[in-house]
Amino acid sequence: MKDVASAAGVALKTVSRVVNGEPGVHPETAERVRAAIDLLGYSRNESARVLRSGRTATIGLVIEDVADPFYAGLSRAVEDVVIEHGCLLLSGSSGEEPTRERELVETFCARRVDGIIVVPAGDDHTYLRAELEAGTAVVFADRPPGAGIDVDTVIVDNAGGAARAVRHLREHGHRRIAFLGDDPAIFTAAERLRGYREALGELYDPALVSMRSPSPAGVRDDLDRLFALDDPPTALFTGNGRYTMTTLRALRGRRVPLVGFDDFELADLMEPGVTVVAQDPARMGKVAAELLFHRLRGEGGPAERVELPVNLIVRGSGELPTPR
Amino acid sequence: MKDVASAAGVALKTVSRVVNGEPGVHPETAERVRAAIDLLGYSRNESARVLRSGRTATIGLVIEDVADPFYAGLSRAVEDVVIEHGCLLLSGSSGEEPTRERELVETFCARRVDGIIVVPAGDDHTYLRAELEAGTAVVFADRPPGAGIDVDTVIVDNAGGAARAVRHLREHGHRRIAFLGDDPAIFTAAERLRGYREALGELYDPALVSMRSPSPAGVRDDLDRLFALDDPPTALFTGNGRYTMTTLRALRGRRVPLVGFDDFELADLMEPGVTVVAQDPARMGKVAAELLFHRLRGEGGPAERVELPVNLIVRGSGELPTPR
DNA sequence: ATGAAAGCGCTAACAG
DNA sequence: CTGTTAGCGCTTTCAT
Repeated sequence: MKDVASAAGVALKTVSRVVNGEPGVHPETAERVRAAIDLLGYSRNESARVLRSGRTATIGLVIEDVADPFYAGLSRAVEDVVIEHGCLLLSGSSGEEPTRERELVETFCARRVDGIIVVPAGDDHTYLRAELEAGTAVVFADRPPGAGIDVDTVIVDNAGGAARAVRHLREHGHRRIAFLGDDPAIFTAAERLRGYREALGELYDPALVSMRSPSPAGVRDDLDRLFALDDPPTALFTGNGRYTMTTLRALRGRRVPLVGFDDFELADLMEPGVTVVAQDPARMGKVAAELLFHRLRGEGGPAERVELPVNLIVRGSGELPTPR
Repeated sequence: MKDVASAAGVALKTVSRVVNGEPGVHPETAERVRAAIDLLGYSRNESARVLRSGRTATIGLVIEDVADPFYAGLSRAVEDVVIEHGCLLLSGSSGEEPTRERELVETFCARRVDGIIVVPAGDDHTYLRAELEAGTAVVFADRPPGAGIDVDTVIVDNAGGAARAVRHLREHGHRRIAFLGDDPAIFTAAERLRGYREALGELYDPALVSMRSPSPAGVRDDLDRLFALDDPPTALFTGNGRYTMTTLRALRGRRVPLVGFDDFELADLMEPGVTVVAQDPARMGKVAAELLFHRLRGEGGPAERVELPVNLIVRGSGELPTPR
């Protein structure tokens, strides 16, 4: 900047004004400065700008895993909003490990990001308190923060969606509906279990519930156990996209009535098409990012909790006749 | 840092040493400093560190679209290597727009990232020359840089993979094999066309080639045209994952012999399973990131060009009997 | 409309 | 093993 200034025959501050598009520079002077910038191939050192101004124009995003289509969709939507606001996105995958979640958040904070969007892996977020007081904007997505932390949160209607799936199967005559889902320590899994249970009412039978991380072998074992029951399930409700795919694989073509939570690519091309309760990851990302920038603009108010709707997509698997 | 220093009764530099784990601090002094850090809730200002040291400990990644499973897998692998090296990842999607690619790269450079991994959208990368001279490490992935720019590049054996697919179909008796692929302006598409053509030799017929972006309607039209030919194709070779899925959808269950480039989730559960030439996006990301850190360590030498192998996975669709 | 001076928080270089 | 000094490149504040 100093070099540009002397090349253009102005003071350093004038160059700063031109670079930042600040008013109060004579058009001709500005032109001269721009010429010098081009000539020298100058580009502003953002680190210095950040150090002085305090604004990094950077947003941090912590998710479970970018390689998961759900979070990939969410990431892309967040990224688009972030770029639109002239900021850049630092992102990291926690891999469902609370320690890693915390490390990522703290590293982002050390870099003084303006705001953070977190899909939490753990359930203790008291470590965020200092950052929140320091003015870092935080939005939780997909899952709410742990007790004692009150920040904007965007989730979907997990219980309602699960209930919708169960009602759909009941309307097709099923009374024995199994639920295969993630560990209920994960918020979304617990909520979906709640919706499943409420929609079943007195038909609820804990023997039909199996919750754990969806390994192929584990799901196979669970299905074997379920179908070996005296009163086996006539339909399945799977608790997330990965679970649905693993279950379909374990079923090896057996035509069992099934509704899955989460839509996924090619669900329509399966035979039969897979009926799902779909959520919209891109929508969730967009809403979370916009909420964040809303806060950044200082438009305060108490922490908001947005609940996004889900959507039943009927494709065939949920409407199969009861087996045997 | 100043506050921590006076709280611990030491000089600022000593705090700096402790924070950076530099040797030459008495364990007891270090302990006192750490206590002061905890007490005050101090965390180093990274922007200041960057301004002074010049190292941002940040890597930039430009891809087409995180929401595409191929790039999502690549991103995750890059991220893992980056974190392992104590760095953070700034990422952005170009959406196949050369302008956006360039903007992202330039923005990353303005932030003085230590290195950049680029999946290029355009084919003119002369704008990188200044950055390269300034010492920014750059690695291209999936596609090579345009003319005149010589940097490390990681690609897969596109032509070889396409040839492998064609040979597989020829071994199953096909002589009329259509190719549905992306616009040949995209490097990978052009290479796959080349491999297809070479493997067909005198059987090559331009009437069986259709290259454009894979819109559902476009693919439907192309298939209609191909199957209406006097001498229609008996098998299809699709040029990438998205194309394969779109084609399967357009086929509406018709059992046409098909081999696709790129593996995809649920390819094994289709009826029949989809035979593919698989590449490994995570491997590509890992190799690209490691190449980048190799450069960053100053272990020079001329620009490398790594070509990753592909892998034919036989699942049924490529071995179907010739229709009719 | 332009400029001079101060200083953001840290690390590099050099003393002691 | 510890401390002092300078200054990274910019924005802020205040002056002209």
